[in-house]
Amino acid sequence: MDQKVRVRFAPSPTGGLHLGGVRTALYNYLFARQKGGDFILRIEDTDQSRYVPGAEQYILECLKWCGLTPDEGPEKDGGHGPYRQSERKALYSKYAQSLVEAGFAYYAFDTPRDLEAMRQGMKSAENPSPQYDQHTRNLMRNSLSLPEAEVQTLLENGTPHVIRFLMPDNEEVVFTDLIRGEVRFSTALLDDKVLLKADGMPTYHLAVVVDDHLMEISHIFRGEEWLASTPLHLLLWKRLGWENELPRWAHLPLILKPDGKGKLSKRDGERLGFPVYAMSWKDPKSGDEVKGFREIGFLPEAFVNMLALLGWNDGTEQEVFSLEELTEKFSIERVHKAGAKFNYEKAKWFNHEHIKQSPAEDLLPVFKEILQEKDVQADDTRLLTILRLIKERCTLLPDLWENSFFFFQRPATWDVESVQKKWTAEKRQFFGELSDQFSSIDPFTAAVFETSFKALA
RNA sequence: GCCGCGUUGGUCAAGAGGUUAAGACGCCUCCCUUUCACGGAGGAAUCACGGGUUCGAGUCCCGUACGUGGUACCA
Repeated sequence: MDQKVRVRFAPSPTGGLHLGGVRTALYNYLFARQKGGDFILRIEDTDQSRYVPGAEQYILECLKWCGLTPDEGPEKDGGHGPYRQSERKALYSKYAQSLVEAGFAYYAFDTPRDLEAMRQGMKSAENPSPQYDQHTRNLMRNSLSLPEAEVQTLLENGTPHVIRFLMPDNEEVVFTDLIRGEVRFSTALLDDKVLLKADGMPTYHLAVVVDDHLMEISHIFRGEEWLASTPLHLLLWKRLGWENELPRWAHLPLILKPDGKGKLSKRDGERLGFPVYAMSWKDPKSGDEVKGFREIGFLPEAFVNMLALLGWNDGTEQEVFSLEELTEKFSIERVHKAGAKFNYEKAKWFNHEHIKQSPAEDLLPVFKEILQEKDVQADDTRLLTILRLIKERCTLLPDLWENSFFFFQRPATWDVESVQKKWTAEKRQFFGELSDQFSSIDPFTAAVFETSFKALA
């Protein structure tokens, strides 16, 4: 029997949900849906110093807006909760302790200053970032280097300490990444990562492994920035005795800056004039607000479609997909290995296509929302007619208004249907009449009006 | 520095030894249009470099270069 597919999206509540984050959630979601599995949301808030109030709620809203509602999460218990790591704090130390007892981890009493001193002291041109590893751990204050009695005393006195993983001296760790194939690392180059922090909170490394196991996660799809720490995670799975329940890993390529180099960041959006967050995010500390794709006028289906195609395609020429189609056609093996530069023009093209393809009925609610802001009233029949005329010329949702406002400025005695009839009947003559009626409106608007009806005639 | 991952037009990309190397975005030209758009028809533009292997390499191997990630009591 194959294990049930269970995947998770595990963001840190540190700010707005960025393009890359949404795409990670999306790939997880698509895979879960396609395999009849579960999609779980887990909040990774183990770093209290980086916690941002409101971020969790924001993440949830983003997922909902995108149509990627989790099957389990802080809002919906699926029997594997709690789904916030801060609420699972008590769980982790047990596992860390068991690793110490088994000789796979040890206590370390070094202060941040000690660590800094070691790094500064050992730093050289050949080794600019010395690690806490087999070469240095005996120089530090830990339960490996200190006499047992002293360790006991330190522990009993409540001396602040962490638990570090004891990285084997020279083992080869090999695993198969679903996207990259076989990847191998030598533990000789890896360091003794902190597992449990002095405040009793686990680090990411301990928490993911414990939680993924407890939550029975079968597949881990996450950003490429985690590839290098996968050997540690794999070792942890084994040392914790879960070797027979290993998940499958797939490391997703990064989304890069359109120009220059590096990962796409919030700054790039501001600099280049496009959103990087799914929805507007207001930093509670600075009060700065950054607009998101939703507020700029993207349809969630288009946003998700665009994201899906950034690093994946189904091998055909099709580019416009609904969420349902994506669910059906997605395959993790076809995800690219290389990072992709984000292209805002192409993103807008996706939105344009989705607006064009949407039935007027689907666009009606958004349209009415926009009209309400403009304080314009009209009955649905007329609105639908207008939508059918203008939607194909709209790229962003606000264009719905830009391309229709003149309909609401015409004399009240005119209705779309009769104007249309008139136009079809006596094209030329009508236009002259139209011009007179619209003498107060700028020529461009009048012309758009004309073209629109002509398209229909 | 070290380790990992990657490299097809400006961008997203198809391609899994033999192709005129798809398609899309953007750009340019033309058509449609009494103006803007939409739409239509064309066009320019690519296999990072160097060695192999092979009758034959974008596709396989090895180097180099470049990019990118990691190297935290952050995730």
